[in-house]
Amino acid sequence: MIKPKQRLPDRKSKVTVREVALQADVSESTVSRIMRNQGLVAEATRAKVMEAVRALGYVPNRIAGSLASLDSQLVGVVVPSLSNIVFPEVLQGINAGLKASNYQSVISISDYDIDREETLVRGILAWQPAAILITGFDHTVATRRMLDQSGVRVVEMMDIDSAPIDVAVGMSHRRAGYAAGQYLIGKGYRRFGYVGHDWTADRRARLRYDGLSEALSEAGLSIVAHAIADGPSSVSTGREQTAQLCAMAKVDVAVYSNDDMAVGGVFYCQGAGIRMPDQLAVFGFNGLEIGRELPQPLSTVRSNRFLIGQRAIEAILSGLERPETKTTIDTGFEIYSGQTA
Amino acid sequence: MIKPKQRLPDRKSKVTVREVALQADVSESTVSRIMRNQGLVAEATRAKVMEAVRALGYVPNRIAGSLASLDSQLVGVVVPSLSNIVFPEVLQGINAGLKASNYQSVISISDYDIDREETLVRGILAWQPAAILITGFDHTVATRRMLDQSGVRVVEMMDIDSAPIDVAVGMSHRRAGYAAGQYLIGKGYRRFGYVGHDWTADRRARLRYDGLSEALSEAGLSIVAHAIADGPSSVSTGREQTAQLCAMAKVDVAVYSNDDMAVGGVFYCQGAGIRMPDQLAVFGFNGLEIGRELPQPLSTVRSNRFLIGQRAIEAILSGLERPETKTTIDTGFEIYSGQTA
DNA sequence: CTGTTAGCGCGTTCAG
DNA sequence: CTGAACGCGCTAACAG
Repeated sequence: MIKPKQRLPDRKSKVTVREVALQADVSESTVSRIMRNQGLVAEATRAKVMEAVRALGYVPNRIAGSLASLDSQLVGVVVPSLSNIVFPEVLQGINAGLKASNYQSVISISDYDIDREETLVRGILAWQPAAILITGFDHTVATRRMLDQSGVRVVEMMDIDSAPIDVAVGMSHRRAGYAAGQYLIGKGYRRFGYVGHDWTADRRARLRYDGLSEALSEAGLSIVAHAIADGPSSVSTGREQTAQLCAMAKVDVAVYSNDDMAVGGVFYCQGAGIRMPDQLAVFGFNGLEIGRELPQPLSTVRSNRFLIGQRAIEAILSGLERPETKTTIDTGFEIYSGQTA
Repeated sequence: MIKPKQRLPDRKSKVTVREVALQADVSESTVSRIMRNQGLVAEATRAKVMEAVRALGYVPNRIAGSLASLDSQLVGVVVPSLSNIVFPEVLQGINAGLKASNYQSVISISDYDIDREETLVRGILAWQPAAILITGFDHTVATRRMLDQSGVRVVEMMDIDSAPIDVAVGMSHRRAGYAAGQYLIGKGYRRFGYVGHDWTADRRARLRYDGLSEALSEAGLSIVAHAIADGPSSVSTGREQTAQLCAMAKVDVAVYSNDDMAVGGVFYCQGAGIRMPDQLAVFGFNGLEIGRELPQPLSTVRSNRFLIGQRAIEAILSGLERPETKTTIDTGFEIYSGQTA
């Protein structure tokens, strides 16, 4: 006695290669070949099959396809946040790089938490991606091990100040901080203040700070006042901490952990009637649009987030096997003078 | 004669349930049960298996799992852009809503192009998602048909001014525009200018404009000057178009297509020495952080993008079968007086 | 150019 | 509480 198959009740009468093959009176493999534009097929057959595909509204099941071909055409991405516009910018670059290919990106947000990142990486790896793009070098031991053993291409984005697992794409935050320090010293500033946000979460901000400190110390200078907030960076935090800084000490330049914070500083100065740069110079990091459009353009270091995403994709698309040698791609940075420092 | 299996050369000695079962000396089903915390298993067996899992670094293959269970645990998301911070904010809400569940989101960007959106939807549907979250009501006929036939839950986000395919979550942009108009008329403004960006791509901006026009016309007023740019919204476009508008006609209030544009207007006024709101009032839309932190907080309409994402997920997680009746969820909006209008 | 065969790795019965 | 059998929908290899 034959039992009717009856697993989950199908939402709709699902159409598979089978139905298409039946309708077009060809084999399943022929349908498969046509759907993937692979191999030679007679034009008449192709037309016949495509008509059946349209008639039935057939959409190939990628899950089955990936399992059979052992190739998921997926790229996993982990970024720490979406509230800071720089990460959406990186995603745009990734998106642009992927547009021409058949790859799909699967994006996860770690909230600057490396334990959560570990969970996310495990979840992504379960989808057998061709590559995984992750932010920075700061991972748990388990994450690093999983990534290493998985054998998939791994790109660590944003930072190039450490040795990558496979590929690193980004810029040297340490050197950027150093360059900023030299620039400001060259401009004649001597009493430096620093306005920042949570360092334990954002290691790159810390690297920039270290680079800045190094440049100052080489010139026999040091940072005379710090105003560092606990949470993430934001315009409001930048504004509040600038007030703090000004109450704390007399400085002639405030260096910020990033442009969001610096724009907050600019708004504080505008509100308090503090003239920039002569009463207080303001210097940011990133080169966001908002800073460029201020009545007085913000002095900052420009980084290229879009390019980082794009180069990351190029790096892995150029070869899906992980090579022996590790690669570091420097997308550079540039001091933007602006009018605030 | 038995042929050895020899498909694609595996990157690494891939570990599957089979290896774990062998190592732990149990059956594959037992391993499967344990990995999914499903069904009763003796504590001793569980411990034995988990040790093997750890030792081998086993990560279950979700692709195979999804195929077998006919359930992908995937949620597809399509947003038009990431450059406008409102969409990353929606994604954050989605992310928050998904955090507790086992679902993964697959995000695609349409670049405000409904033909591209169609391609993306087809690609996402191929992954057999449990639901698809898409932006607005403006889709191609084919997209609408695919979505409809797929049987999966569909949430149209941001807007509630049309009838949804399944669920709509957002706010009425038409009413928001109308409310803004009434507010500004109540404040005594009579000569209205409008500063906008590309309408054909951003239908919601158009709806707000229509609502505004309606309110004005009811009061016997109309918009006396328009400065509308071709491309997407941005701070720089807002700034430039404000200059245009001021050169064009004498208006006492400028209403902007959104806060990015309005902030550009504010910067223009600051630079040109135009006092807000008495010489020119400025009114935006969205309620972005940047507007709130300006020396003079921007007058605007607040919408809740995070909430939209969160509610969208709640809506589909509450029932994975598409119900007969369509649902509309209003996340509301609120006039924020600020100091610029 | 096209069909046949044999899995991909796992979840789901159902029997013990 | 555990195991065996079967199949999810598709693609790869090979034969014709």
